[in-house]
Amino acid sequence: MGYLKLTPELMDIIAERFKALGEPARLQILDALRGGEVTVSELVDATGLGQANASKHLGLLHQLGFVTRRKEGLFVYYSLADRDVFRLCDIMCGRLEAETSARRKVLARR
Amino acid sequence: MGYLKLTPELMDIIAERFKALGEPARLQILDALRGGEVTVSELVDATGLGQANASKHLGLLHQLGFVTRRKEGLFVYYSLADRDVFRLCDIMCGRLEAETSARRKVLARR
DNA sequence: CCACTATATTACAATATAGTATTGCACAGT
DNA sequence: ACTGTGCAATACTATATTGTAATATAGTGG
Repeated sequence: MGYLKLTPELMDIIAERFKALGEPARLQILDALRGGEVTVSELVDATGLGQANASKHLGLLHQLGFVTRRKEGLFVYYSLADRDVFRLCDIMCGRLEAETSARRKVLARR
Repeated sequence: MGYLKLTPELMDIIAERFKALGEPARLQILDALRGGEVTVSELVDATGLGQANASKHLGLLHQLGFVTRRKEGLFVYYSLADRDVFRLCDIMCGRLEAETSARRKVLARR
């Protein structure tokens, strides 16, 4: 089946998104948002990140459309824009498994 | 449907993979490998990257299991380990489209 | 208006990464 | 063996990114 053609500009944009996911702290944040809306403070507690740091990561994730914000009084509630992130992670995990089992086979064949 | 649970170590590993894709030069390389096996020189020509640079990126992609190598005489032929990369890119593109059309709607509603 | 809280922003130090120039190495042809 | 070629490895510079400390902003309650 035909995958999309990747123009240079599109590749830049896509790379930018992948790079955003290429950081454990941000994956942690996204994972913490699994259950639904969470405030920044809750996120800080859940992830162990510093407040400023978490805020910065959240800013990036928001800018790239991975999360949505909703301000209510003093609090800002973040939530996942969609579940794509987890689909992406699952594909990566599938790769890992394939990789690992292939390696196991090589080792077993001695 | 249940997505995989992400342990901290798994997140590190996944982040490492995403980070590898988070670089236009590497996406370019992977894209150039779409058609099948390609030598490093051909890749250098196709992408415009310097030889050393391309080689370094290829080394990383190989280490992370995105590409396979095959040496034949003087040449090293690289090829895609699988088509997952393009599935991942397609999901990202889907996100972009959704994002863009949402933005268009916001603009149209003035 | 003042104190307090939640979040964002800025400035900065430490680290990581990309690109490049150079060198090393393996192989092929002569 | 000698030479040239294709690729990898190393060393280095320039730039980007992370995390954090300090400060700013915005809202809330007294």
